[in-house]
Amino acid sequence: MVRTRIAPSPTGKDVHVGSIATGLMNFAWAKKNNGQFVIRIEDTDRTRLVEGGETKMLATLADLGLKADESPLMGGPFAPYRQSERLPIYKKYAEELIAKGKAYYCTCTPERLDEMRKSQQAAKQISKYDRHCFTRQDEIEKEIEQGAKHVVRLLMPQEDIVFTDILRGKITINGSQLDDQVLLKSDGFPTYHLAVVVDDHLMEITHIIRGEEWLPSTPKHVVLYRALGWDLPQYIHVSLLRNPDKSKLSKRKNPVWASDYLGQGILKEALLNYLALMGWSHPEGKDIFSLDEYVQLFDIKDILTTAPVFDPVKLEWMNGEYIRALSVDELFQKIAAFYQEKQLDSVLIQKTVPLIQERIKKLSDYYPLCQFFFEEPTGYEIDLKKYKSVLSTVAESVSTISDWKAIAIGEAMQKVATDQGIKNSEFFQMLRIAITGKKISPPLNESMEILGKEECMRRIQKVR
RNA sequence: GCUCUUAUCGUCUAGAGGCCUAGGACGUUAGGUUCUCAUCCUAAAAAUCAGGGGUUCGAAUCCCCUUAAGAGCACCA
Repeated sequence: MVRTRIAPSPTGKDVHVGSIATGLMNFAWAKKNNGQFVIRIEDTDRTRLVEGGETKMLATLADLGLKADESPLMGGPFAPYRQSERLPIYKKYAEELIAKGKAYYCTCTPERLDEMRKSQQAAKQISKYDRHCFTRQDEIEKEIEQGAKHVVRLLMPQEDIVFTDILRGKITINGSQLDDQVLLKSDGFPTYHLAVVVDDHLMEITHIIRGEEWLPSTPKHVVLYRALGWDLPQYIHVSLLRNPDKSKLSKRKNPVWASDYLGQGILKEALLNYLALMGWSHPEGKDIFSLDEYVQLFDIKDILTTAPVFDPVKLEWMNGEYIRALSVDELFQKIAAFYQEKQLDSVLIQKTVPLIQERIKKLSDYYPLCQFFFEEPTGYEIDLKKYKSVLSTVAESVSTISDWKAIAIGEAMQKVATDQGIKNSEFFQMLRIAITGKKISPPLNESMEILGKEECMRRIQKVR
């Protein structure tokens, strides 16, 4: 039985693209093995909690198609799936650890810890807790009875801690390098380290596929598993997405939230497809493939350990591929939904879609390209003064077109250009600007057809 | 600083000792198609496989060292 999970924290406005990338692998591994994919919310940090973050995250994940078998919304056999609702569980295990002598109480103030760290740094020592409270547990129990604020710390064994990461092999870290990690905070909430171990065990998670950032603290988790007498899960630490400067992908340097991309009209299929290519490649070298295909082909052993740069340019190219693969009607639906708030004339959108399908890379490219269909141009990219007389000839010709179709329009306009002895490129650029205001536009004849004869006449005659 | 991890074109990657004078994709450049742009098609430039040592008849692939990059060292996750 394979059970995987992602455990995002609601500390941002949406899901981080890095979480989606690891989520994709967890999802694929579970599905490929007919196992379960669990979503658990790690909301133990009360100070960084972002309101509405969890709701948005869960909605995005569902929308992307990373459907959980168990989650805070749908429940499951190991509910609750929100850590803030599991406090008594963590407390119980913290007490068990203390009873076993694997953890201890600490009443040190933040100020004392701060000072301690400063002096350690000044002395160029490893910064970690000095076990001040460990040596005075009797006193501390009295302090606690009198209501002193306290935390529970892990008593880190001063020995080599060895574990295996499927991707990276045997990893050894000596306990002397590790801090006596706080397990239970003074507000009664667990830290990540306690919560993650307890939950992953209780929820019977078999494979932990998570970011490389956790590699150095995994020994702490290993110590906890052993102290509690539990079997270790399989560890798979995958590389972090990077900014172009190779630092860890961050919102200071890049858009990182799913909504940053979806909100500009990147299709969810394209986002997923692009992210799947971060640290993994299709066995046939294909760039474009579906989530289903990915699930079938994915294997943990094929994950790359080098950290990839997230390249928005390739994402946009891929999105263009997805847009072009859509049927006209599908694209119409997506564009209409994307511009819902603008309340654009949907019949007009529908007519223009075939003209722009291969010209846009993301949905938000639509309006800038097609604005002239919905409102007349407010300015011209090139001064049309010198073409006034040509344009009146154009107007005459237009008025005689009875079959208002792109082909007929094109033929008539070509004739004007020829009769007037103006080069095609110059003539059509002028006409294009008269109609659309811009040098770059969808195909002119078809655009004129959609705009209608009267509207075209108005725009041509309006130029002065 | 200490610990851990990583290292193939600008970017994503193929590559499991001979098939590699290193392949594909994005991007870039040039050309074709075209009334613009885009699509599409063709071509090109682009990696002395981080550097140096080994092992081997043979190394991008195995080992070691160096260098560089990244991550982690919280009552944050």
